[in-house]
Parts: sequence; structure tokens; C-alpha cells
Amino acid sequence: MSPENSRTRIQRRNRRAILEAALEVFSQHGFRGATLDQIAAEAGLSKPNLLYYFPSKEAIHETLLAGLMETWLAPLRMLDPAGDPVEEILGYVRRKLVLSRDFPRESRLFANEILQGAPRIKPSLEGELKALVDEKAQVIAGWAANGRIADIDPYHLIFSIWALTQHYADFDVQVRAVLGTERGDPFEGAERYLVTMFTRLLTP
Amino acid sequence: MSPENSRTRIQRRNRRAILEAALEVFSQHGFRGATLDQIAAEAGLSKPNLLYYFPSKEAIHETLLAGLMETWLAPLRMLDPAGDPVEEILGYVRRKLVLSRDFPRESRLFANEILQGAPRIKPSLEGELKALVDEKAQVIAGWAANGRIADIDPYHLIFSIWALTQHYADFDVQVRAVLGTERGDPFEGAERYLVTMFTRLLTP
DNA sequence: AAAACGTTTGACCGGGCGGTCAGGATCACG
DNA sequence: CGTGATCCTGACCGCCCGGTCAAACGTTTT
Repeated sequence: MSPENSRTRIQRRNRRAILEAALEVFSQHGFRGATLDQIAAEAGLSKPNLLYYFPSKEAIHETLLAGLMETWLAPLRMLDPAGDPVEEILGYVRRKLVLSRDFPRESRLFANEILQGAPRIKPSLEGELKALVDEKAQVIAGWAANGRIADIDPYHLIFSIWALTQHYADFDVQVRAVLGTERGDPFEGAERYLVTMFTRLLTP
Repeated sequence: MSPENSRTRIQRRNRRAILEAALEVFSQHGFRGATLDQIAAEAGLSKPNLLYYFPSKEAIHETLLAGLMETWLAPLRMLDPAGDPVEEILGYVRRKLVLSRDFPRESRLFANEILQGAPRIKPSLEGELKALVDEKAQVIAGWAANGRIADIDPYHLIFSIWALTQHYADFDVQVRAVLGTERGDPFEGAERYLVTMFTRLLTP
């Protein structure tokens, strides 16, 4: 019996509402800047009721981060060593950009955690994340060595994909302020630009 | 008589210490997550003494942001329409990367403000920043139209320079966690990578 | 219907928050 | 040295923070 099944309807509904509200607040103000009252108000619950579902502020934050890490790694996991090198990397770029467009709050939550020195997920970064990046970096290095893509540092290539895609979620306000209202959806322009950029960079 | 001259030695020393300490604390925890006690302790002053030099927490934060905006825009201002296009853009990339390496706390302070929706500097973004980017984007668009650089969206080109350089300051912890301790200084690798990337992207 | 269980709340707690204030210490300068 | 301006501090304020608890309210089960 999964923990999801062992909960009543009400529990599922309220836990969802709390995590949704907490995501909104934590992603905007960071852990210390967020307050339980704010989260409770956003979720439409009283503060004591909120603490009936989660034992502490920490616990809510940890639950959010834990769920996030997998979503975060998934697009890189899908990079297929057997696929066409340029298309595989472009696919990864597109998947990350879609994540930024559809889950900007999750991206900002993650950014906040890293900005604060990653006190709660440093082990994950040095463990899971590093392992996965090491693995995929070797795949990319192999492609470069075989001349199937241009010669490039695979680690910084991956960093640049993170930086470029997350920028459109984390710095959304700035991007929109600079582009103004007319110049169309930032994400459409971003996709065209990124495909062009990485194609020129990688094509041997 | 400038305000700098109208202050005593002690005032200059203590205001410096406060702003330095506040930069440390605000850049790590954001505005709401930072506390005056923390800043006072970091600066080696008592809290009431801190409030003798600045009227409020807000005022300290505003002073930091105001000083920051100019430093931030300067590297783009220096982009010379009369220079060699590729070299001009590479120079801009290098200047921004140096800023990330030498002033990571300033970069994180800025990132925190944007993440929170830029409540205090939105006017600056829509005014000064937008104006400067519009101006330089036209310069770059001109270069592209004349075939002196490859055809590219100038706005997203500028965004990509911001994203890539700031990433190494803002996400420093993550970059170092992935690279491990041996693989050398991230910033040296970053410079080589970015020069290669933008050269391939821009050379017609 | 009533026992049993799950859910919600108002009142409350100690502590830390941003900020104030009266007065004491220290300094620059005649 | 004196004295006025500048600098600094301990004690304090009202408020909001994360969290607790007993009691009341709903719902489900028997």
C-alpha cells in the first residue's frame, strides 16, 4: 500500500494545496524569507491546520526539494548515447527549456537554494548530480573524440545549457522588462536562438 | 562639497563596514531572510549603532542596489560600435565574466532581487537597462545586417551572455560540486569555453 | 444513534524581529 | 583644558515568527 493510497481524500487535497502554496512563497522569498502564515493564507488554511499536515516549515521545504531533484535530472538522463549527437543535445536543450517555461517556480525554488549555498541539497549535488553529469560528459567527450560533434568541453557545455535555459525562468522579470510587451513570447525567441546557437557550436 | 568629503573618517569606515557586511548577508539570504542583528554582528557593530548610520534595513539594501546598477551596466556601455564586431562582443563576455569572478556577492544580490520579482529595481530595468540594451542591440543587428557577424537575434545574444557569465557566480556551489576539487578553477575553463562558443557562433 | 476517528480552530508561548531612546563615551578643535 | 559635536550602547517596545495544545467540529463506521 503506497503512502498515496493510505491517505484520505481530504489529506491528499490539503497536502497538495499546502505544497502548491509553499512552492509559490518559497520560490519568491527563499526559505528564511517565507513565513508559515503566508503559506497558510495562500493555501486557504489556518496555520495550526497547516502544521497538522506537516510537522514543520523545514519539512514542507524538504518535501518540495526532494520531489524537485528527480524532475531536474530527468531530461539529462534521457540523453541517449546511441542517438544522433547533435539531435540528442538539442533535445536536451529543448526539454530543459520546456521545464523552464512550464515550471518556473520550481526553477526559482532551486535557484534560491543554490544561491543560499545549497545547505539542504549539497549532498545531492555532489552525489547524484555529479555522477550523472560525469556519465553524460563522457558520452559527449566520446562524440567529440570521434569527430561526430565539434571539439568542446563537455562539462561547460552542460553548464551552458543549464545557465541558458534556467535564465528564462529565474530572470523572467528582467527578460520581459528588456523585451517590452510587443516583442513576442520570450520562450519562442529563446528556442529559435538556442537551437541556432548549439547547432553552430556543435556541428563539426 | 561631495557627500563623501562631508563625512568623518569614522563615518566612512563604519558605512563601508556596514555595506560590506550587508552585501554578505543580503546576497546569501535575500532581503527578507537577512536580519539586522546578523549584519551588525558581521560588521562588528551594535544594532543601534548600525541604525545610527542608516535609517532602516530598507535603506541599506537600497544603497547597495543603487551602487550596483552602474557597475552592472558599465561592461555593456563599453561595447564600441566602431570596433571589430567579434572582438567587441568577446570583450563584453570577458568583462562580464571578470565581474562574476571578482564580485560574486554583488551578482547574487542582484539575482536575489530579480528572483523576488525585482520589486525595488523594476523601474531601472524598464528604464536605464532597456534603453541601453535597445541601443546596443541595434549596433549588433547592424553588424549582422552588414555580414560582419553571423545572423543572430541580438537580444537573446545579450541574454545568453548574461546567463552564461552570471551562472558561474550565482551557481558557484553547484558548478564546484559537479566539477569536484581536481578539475581546476571553474573560471579558467569557463573563459576558454565561452570564447570558443561565441567565436563559433558569431564568425560569419 | 453513538462511538471512533479524522480534521479544524482560537488562544497561547517563548523568542527573535525591526526600530527607538536617553544618556554615556569619545572625539575634534579652540 | 574645556566644550560642543559626534559616536556608541543597554534597555526597551510592539509585533510577528515557528510551533503547541486542548477543545470543538465533521465524517465514517458499527
